[in-house]
Amino acid sequence: MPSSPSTSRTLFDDDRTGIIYRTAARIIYEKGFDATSMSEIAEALDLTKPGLYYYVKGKKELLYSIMRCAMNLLDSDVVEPAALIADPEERLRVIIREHARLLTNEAGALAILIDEDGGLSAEHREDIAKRKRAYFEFLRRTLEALEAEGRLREVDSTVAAFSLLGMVMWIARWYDSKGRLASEKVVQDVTEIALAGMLVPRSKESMGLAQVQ
Amino acid sequence: MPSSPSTSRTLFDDDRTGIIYRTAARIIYEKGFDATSMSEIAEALDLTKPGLYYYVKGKKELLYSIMRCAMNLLDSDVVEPAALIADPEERLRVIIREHARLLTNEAGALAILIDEDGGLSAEHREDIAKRKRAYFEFLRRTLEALEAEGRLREVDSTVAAFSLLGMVMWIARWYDSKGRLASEKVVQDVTEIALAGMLVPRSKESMGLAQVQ
DNA sequence: GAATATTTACCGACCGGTAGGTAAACCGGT
DNA sequence: ACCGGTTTACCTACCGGTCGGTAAATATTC
Repeated sequence: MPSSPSTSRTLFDDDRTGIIYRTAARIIYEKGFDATSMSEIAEALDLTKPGLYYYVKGKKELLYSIMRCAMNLLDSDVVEPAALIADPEERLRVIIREHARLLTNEAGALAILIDEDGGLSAEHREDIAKRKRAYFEFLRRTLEALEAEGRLREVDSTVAAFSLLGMVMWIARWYDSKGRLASEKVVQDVTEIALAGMLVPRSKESMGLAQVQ
Repeated sequence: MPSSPSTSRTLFDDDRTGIIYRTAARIIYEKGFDATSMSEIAEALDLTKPGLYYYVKGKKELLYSIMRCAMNLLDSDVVEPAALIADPEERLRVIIREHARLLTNEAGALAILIDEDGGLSAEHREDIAKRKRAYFEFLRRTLEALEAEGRLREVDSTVAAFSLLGMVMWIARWYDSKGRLASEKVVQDVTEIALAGMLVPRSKESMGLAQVQ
């Protein structure tokens, strides 16, 4: 069995399994999990079906591995940097910005996380769900910290967290890297909309550089 | 052949086909289109597969019919009322509010519209895509009207429209009618967040009752 | 109003096709 | 000679969809 079939150091390794995960993620993202056959994935890798099965244990395992990699990516690129920031407003901004940035770049793998969890076995699904929940709670706690300082609007923190998540996750569905909009413009705008939707408007005293129109 | 296999007057009729569409929509929404077999749908209706095929022409046709009904619902409950409103801010509020309200009620059928369009034939998919696009453009034009009056933040109207859509559509994924949050509270909060995210803050002159913390 | 004809609403059995998955043979490098 | 990597050939299971048939309701004729 080659290298590490499931540990995946940081995100996608550069070895064969890494390439397999990435390719599979792209195809599954484009066509949907059920609609994608193992033969198709194998063909895209210049392999036959059993050739692919040499590297992966099964279709569900493959999906699970991809999802774990995606969650790792989310943790390392979004949660870890954000967790270092004390100020809740600034932390929120980093979460939104980095998550959005991630989605405009490595859309395929990340987007699978959104849907396609029906393809997992019960235990695997619970595992992924737990990690998703952890991310959600991280976001929600940030909003509650904001609330404690009177800087969050008068909305339920759960509703607010889901609204943010929806706005950001949705990017994967519509953003086209070859389209009119530059990825950084999208990230900027979404971040601004999200922050403005959450924060209670600062009445007069403008500290630091305000978002000028 | 029974009544109207595809015309569907306003939304879901109360006849047999209506019940079939609703049931099928719920199951397909829960399990995904590909993962749902016609036998399962039939079983849920206390029918055998051929019994179900007496009412529907095929699996794809069934999905298409459900989607058309869902789009009709969106048009009649969201677009039509909103189209009557001249003021762009008020119109935007109605769009968000009514769309959110629809999702907290008849989630199953509406949510299918989001994903699952891969199950359609090329022509059917194009037809649904066209109607979706029309809705999106309706939303975007509203934002541009807002922009023309200097009431929209300095963001791209396309990005803004997608962000709104994501936030609202996402409700179908997380809202549980049997959960802690009352549907109207969710609708209210999402509407507030969405509006606040779009509108440039009114500097001084506060008209009407402002949202006080 | 009884007998007949026709439609409605459905079922059991089955077919063609395809997908996930496997066993065993094969091959190239060291 | 061996072992990582790959292929050919195949099995089983299931799914969409059809065919022939049928019990009950409905319409039609006399």
